[in-house]
Amino acid sequence: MTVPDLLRAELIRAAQELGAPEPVDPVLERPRDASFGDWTTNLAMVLARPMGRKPRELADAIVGRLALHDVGMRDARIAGPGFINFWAEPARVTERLRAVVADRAAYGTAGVGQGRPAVVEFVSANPTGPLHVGHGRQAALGDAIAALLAATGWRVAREFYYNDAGVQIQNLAASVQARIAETVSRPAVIPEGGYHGEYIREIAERYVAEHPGDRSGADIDRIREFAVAELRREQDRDLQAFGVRFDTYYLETSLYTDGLVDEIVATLARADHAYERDGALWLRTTAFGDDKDRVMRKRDGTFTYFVPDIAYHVTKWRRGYARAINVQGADHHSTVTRVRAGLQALGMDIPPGYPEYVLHQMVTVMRGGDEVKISKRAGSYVTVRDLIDEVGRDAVRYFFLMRRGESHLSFDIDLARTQSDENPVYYVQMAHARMSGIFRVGGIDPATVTGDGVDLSLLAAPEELALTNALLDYPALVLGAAEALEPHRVTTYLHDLAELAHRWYHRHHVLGEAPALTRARLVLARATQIVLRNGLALLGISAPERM
RNA sequence: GCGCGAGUAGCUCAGUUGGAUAGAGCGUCGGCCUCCGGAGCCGAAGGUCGUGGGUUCGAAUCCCGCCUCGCGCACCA
Repeated sequence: MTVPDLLRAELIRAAQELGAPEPVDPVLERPRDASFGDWTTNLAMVLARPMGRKPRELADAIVGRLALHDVGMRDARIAGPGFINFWAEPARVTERLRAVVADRAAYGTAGVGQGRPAVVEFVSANPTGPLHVGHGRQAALGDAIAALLAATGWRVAREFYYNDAGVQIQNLAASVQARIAETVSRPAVIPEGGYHGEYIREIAERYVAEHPGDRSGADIDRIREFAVAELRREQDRDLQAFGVRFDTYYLETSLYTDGLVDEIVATLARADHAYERDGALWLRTTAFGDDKDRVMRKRDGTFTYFVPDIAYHVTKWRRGYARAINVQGADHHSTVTRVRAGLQALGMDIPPGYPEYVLHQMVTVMRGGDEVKISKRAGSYVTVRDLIDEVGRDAVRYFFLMRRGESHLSFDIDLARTQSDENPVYYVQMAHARMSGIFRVGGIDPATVTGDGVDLSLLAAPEELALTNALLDYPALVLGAAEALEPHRVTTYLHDLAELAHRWYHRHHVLGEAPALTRARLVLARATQIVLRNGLALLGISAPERM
């Protein structure tokens, strides 16, 4: 049991002895201000009303019944309206560092997922152009969320869904066809809703080169297949450059060829929530919270997009995923109700909250104080590739993960590309490089550092206790970030941790001190290195040994 | 008009699920290099948490109204 766990149990015991109503669940928090100690609880204020007592007086009674020393505390004081503040016994705190250096990469992982399967779907770009910055944010978010779930005991698959069946694909083919026509000196007429980027011209040129039999671009099916294949390859290259790997690629077209779309429509039609009107087949999504009913099958006999969407999510359920998490741009938020409504209407006992959604707001790219809106290849938008080429993969990932998904994100290229202390990603990486530097200079293999026989009570300086406390908070941080599906918490934490590490490094030396003290500090340096590396790994950012 | 999201320092944003004197980065101003790497450290200035009510011991956080911005409101995806 960790120190706060012991204290929590002791608080429960004391409160129950005083006749507190069940259940007692004391919240232990880190106080904002260090002068309020190491831990604080509002237990007395929470219990005051149900127990009919005054908060401070109740706090006094609780403290009087605590065996402080047994749970690693050296003092408890009542403050303000009824807070109970605790000061930990430093040696009991630093003692916990042994577990950090022993667990290494496993430190901060948990088993709450119990090995159950979960699927995280993200990016899922139409193969109609290079990935844009919004996809980049999504790639960083989705990959980190997947890592967080994996770290907390879920068996995670990363999935990319290809909308390779819709109207957009027809527009793509027609756009390429128009550019092919241009190569045989006919004017290009890009269709309405078509694509104007420079990359369309490139694809047209390659098509002509590789299909001498169709120089005029008459074979629209062949053009479509070629263009989709080309763009999928390009997207894959970009994702690879970003360090994102998918376990599965699911093709929308397969839902049709497998007959699943027909099956789903048939089931929905039987399920009492479907009806015919104006020659179309409708689903009564209003029965599940939608603001109006939706068409499933159009008058022309084709399906609307949300039917294959429902079918797709049925496959996730049938493939055994206990959780399905979809990372999408907030401009798709209207699909949430529809997909869930469709799954409920099927009557397959799929939970109402399935799938879960993480929606993120837009990204604006800033340079020199102005918004950047275009790129050479894509024309009307900035690509992920542009960003990666300009500021590097680590900086792009870090910047995309600095903010909550719900916040608009302003990507400052100038800041991201500075190689100085102004750049937060280097600040965190540098802390790791410094810890690594200690071992390098000392000629010590960090993997051999253990707490065995080391007197950790020698770590008594304020900077050492503050750093140790932060390191010990890491597992709870990971749990919270995973539960909330919020990777930015990890980014914020790592920045704070790096600050504590830099401060400690600056004020205290590890090598060249008295041998016992050096050994203790090596354990702290090793633990810091481990947590920085584990945290950066969750974000998909490298932890360099030197910079 | 309806739905979703966001309004916190000059700018970009955090804020531990309701806690104490609201934080960080950038920008501005001022200090620190005989040192395991200065890609670092120390300090200063900077706030009506959009706004008006409400809930309670206690609100940036929860509820209601209003204002501003973004996104979505297709038999497109």
